[in-house]
Amino acid sequence: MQLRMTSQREVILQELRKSCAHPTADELYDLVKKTLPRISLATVYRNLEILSEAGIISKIEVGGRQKRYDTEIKSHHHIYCVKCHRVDNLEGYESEVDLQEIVGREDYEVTDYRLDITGICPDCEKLEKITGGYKMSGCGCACGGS
Amino acid sequence: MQLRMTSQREVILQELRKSCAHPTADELYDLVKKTLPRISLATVYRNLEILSEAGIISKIEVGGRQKRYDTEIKSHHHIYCVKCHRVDNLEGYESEVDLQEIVGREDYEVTDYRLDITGICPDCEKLEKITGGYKMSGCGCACGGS
DNA sequence: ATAAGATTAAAAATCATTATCAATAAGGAT
DNA sequence: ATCCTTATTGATAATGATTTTTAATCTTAT
Repeated sequence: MQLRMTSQREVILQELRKSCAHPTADELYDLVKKTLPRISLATVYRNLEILSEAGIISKIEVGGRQKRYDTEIKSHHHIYCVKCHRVDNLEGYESEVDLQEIVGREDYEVTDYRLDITGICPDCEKLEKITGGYKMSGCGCACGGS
Repeated sequence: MQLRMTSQREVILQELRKSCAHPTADELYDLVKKTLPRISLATVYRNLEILSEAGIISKIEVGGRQKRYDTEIKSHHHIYCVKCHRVDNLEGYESEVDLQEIVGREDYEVTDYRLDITGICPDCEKLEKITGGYKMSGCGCACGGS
């Protein structure tokens, strides 16, 4: 059963590819609505699930909140801002995790691993220095504040 | 303001300490109800949050589903079963992540990091070999199927 | 064209968690 | 012990993210 490319699926994928951030389903919904104003949020969720299931995109689950989506399917790690909840890639960082060592020790069949770093992103930190406190939302960065 | 130990708080903490798994709030609720049948689920959530805030227990957010709780507050890593959703500790495994290296590269102020391994736990794998498929719930392990 | 099947929009349902709020329980001062 | 203040509780409602349902619409093969 091969994946049929409907117009909504196409636009969702396009918008995801255009985004430098790792948008959430509802952020993507807002973007897609510009092209397809009648689209439903459920359709966005459904198609993100289908595309993710098909291995075309990947799902990022971090910080116990909204899932984020990524067109990069090659396994890589993320750094997550505890203040604005933005997620950045940890490019260039190649963890030297010995999976076999863990498999042997835990008796688990390891399918994947992920290094999740949490911290405060440069924009939030800058803001903190100025205001000395939290801001309400958005990050002021070029990525659209996600 | 020091933490007052109410009876419900006490029992929640006791049950969490007794458990070898990393129970969820509702699993803990079921355990605590045996001693305090009139306790509310909201009280369990509230106290888990308070205890976690006070640094007495820690909260585990993995797999984008229910949070789990742990009496071990020393930073350590987890391995998560994608089938039965149980969470085990990665004891003995000390990752050699150079946080400074990452800080320098990403300009993030790193507060924490976590190595999350996903896989199939020995019990689920055994079951898979026998039945050739998925099981509905629970793990058959001594930990109470969490 | 037509039937079979997939996909959609909209709405309702679900699931985990948090907030609200009146009632109760602790502590401390008198 | 009694009163006063504040914290905590249980019950329930509300929330936010996501999934399911349903009836309508669109595709594709025949």
